[in-house]
Amino acid sequence: MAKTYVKPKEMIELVNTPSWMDKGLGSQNEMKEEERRPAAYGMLGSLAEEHDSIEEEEEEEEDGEKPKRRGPKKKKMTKARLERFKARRVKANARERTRMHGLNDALDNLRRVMPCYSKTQKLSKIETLRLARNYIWALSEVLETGQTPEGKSFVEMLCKGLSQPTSNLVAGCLQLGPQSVLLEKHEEKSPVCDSAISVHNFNYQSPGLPSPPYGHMETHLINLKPPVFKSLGESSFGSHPPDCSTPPYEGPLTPPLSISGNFSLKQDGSPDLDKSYSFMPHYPSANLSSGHVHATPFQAGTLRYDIPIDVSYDSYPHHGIGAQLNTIFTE
DNA sequence: TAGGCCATCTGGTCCT
DNA sequence: AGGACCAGATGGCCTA
Repeated sequence: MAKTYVKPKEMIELVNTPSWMDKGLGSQNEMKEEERRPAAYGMLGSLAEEHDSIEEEEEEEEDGEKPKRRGPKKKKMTKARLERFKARRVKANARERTRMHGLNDALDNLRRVMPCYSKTQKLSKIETLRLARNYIWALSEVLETGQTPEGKSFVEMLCKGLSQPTSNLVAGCLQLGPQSVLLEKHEEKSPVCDSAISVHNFNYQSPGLPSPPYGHMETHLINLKPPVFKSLGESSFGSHPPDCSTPPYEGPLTPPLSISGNFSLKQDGSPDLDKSYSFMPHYPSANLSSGHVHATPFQAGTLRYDIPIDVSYDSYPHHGIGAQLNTIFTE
C-alpha cells in the first residue's frame, strides 16, 4: 500500500499557515502579541528540517549507499503524522505561552512589592530579580542588626549589581525627605492626598503634585509600607501620619523606606532633563490579590539624580533567565 | 544603527 | 503519550 508522503510543496503550504493563525488559539492579548510575529515564524525551520529528513530517508531507501543512520529509524512523515505533529506543536506552543505569561505575572507581582514600582517604566526582568535579591538582603540586615539602615547604605545595598539607570531610579524613589524639600522649592504644590496612602509612621512633607507635563499619575510608585520595626526606633520616620485617610494595611510588611538620604542629588526642575522621574507613593491595599489601592501622589517631580554611591555595575552575561537566576542567587 | 529587552517558537529532557 | 520545564534561536520594538 503506497503511503502518502508529504511532498516539499505541500510542506511549504502547511508551513505557510502559521500556528497562531489557527482558529481558537489564544486570547485577545495573545493575539495582539502574536500579530507581531512574522508569517510562518518558527514552524518553517523545524518542518523544513523534517522535510530534509524525509528526503534523506527517501534517498537512503533508494540508493542505500550512504552510511545508515544509527538509532531507531525515523518514522515516515506521512501527511497524517505531520498533521498530528502540527497539532501537538500548536498545543505545546499555547502551553508554553501560558506558562511564560504566568512567569511574567509572577514577575509583575514581584515588581509591585519592590521598593520602587513603576507601571510605565517597568524594571526589566533581570533588574527586578536583582533588586529583589538586594531587597531581601537589605531587609535581612535590618532584622539582624535591629537597626534601620542609614539612607545611603540602604540605597547602596539595594543598588548593588543593578544597572545605573535602575540604581538611579531606586535611589530616586527613596529620596523622600530631600526630594520633597526640594520639590517644594520648585514644584507647584498640589495638596492631593485623598486616600490609600497609609503611612502610619511616616512623616513626610506636604504632598506636592507637579503640574503636567512633569507629573504623571501612576508613573513611579514607591512601596511605602508601614514600618514593621517600631521597636527599632523611629529613625527617620517620626510619628505623624499624613493628613489623609487610609485603609488599614494588612499586607506583608516591609521595613521603613523613608530614608532620609544624605546622598547628593541634582535637581533643576527643568523638564528637558535626560533622566526625569515623577514619583508617587505606593501602598498595597488589604486586597493583595488585586494589586494595590490607588495611591495619590504626595510628591512628584522632574528630577535628576546623580547618585554618588558606589554602585558596582557588572553587567551579567545574557544567558537566559534561568542561568541568570542561578547567577543571582548563588552569588 | 547597535544593543538591550522581550515574546514566541522549537526541540530536548524529565516526569507522571 | 503528554505535560512541564528549559535553553537556544529568532525577530520586533525601543532607546541612546
